[in-house]
Amino acid sequence: MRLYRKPMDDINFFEKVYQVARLIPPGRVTSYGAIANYLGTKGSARMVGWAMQACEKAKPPVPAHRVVNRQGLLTAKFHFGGERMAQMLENEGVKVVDDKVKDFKTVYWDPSVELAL
DNA sequence: CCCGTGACGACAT
DNA sequence: TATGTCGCCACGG
Repeated sequence: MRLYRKPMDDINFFEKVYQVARLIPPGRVTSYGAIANYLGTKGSARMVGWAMQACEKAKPPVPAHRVVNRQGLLTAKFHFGGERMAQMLENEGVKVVDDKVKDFKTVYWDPSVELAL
């Protein structure tokens, strides 16, 4: 009995995270915890981040640059390789100051609310 | 199978 | 407000 595909190669927590992340509208950002909460895995925000780590290899690509931490801090920029992330966000209308999202609560997009599950 | 690590979050001090 | 600690779950070694 061999596994035809690894768990991470198909629908799973990672994939769910990607789906939600791709629902984030331009000019908006969300937090790892929000996604985790939406997935029902509240408290496992780390898993969301972990998924994001591999999101780059996911297809279609995931707008991980729209996902920040609870403080609105661009924790992901460190992994994007520079200011590229902030640049993309500002390109969408999201102001970034000191690696943090300006008016975070304003541009904040909560899947549990916006998607009104 | 056990241990360490990690794009986080909430709480305690 | 800032810093420290614990919890959380998945994955690699």
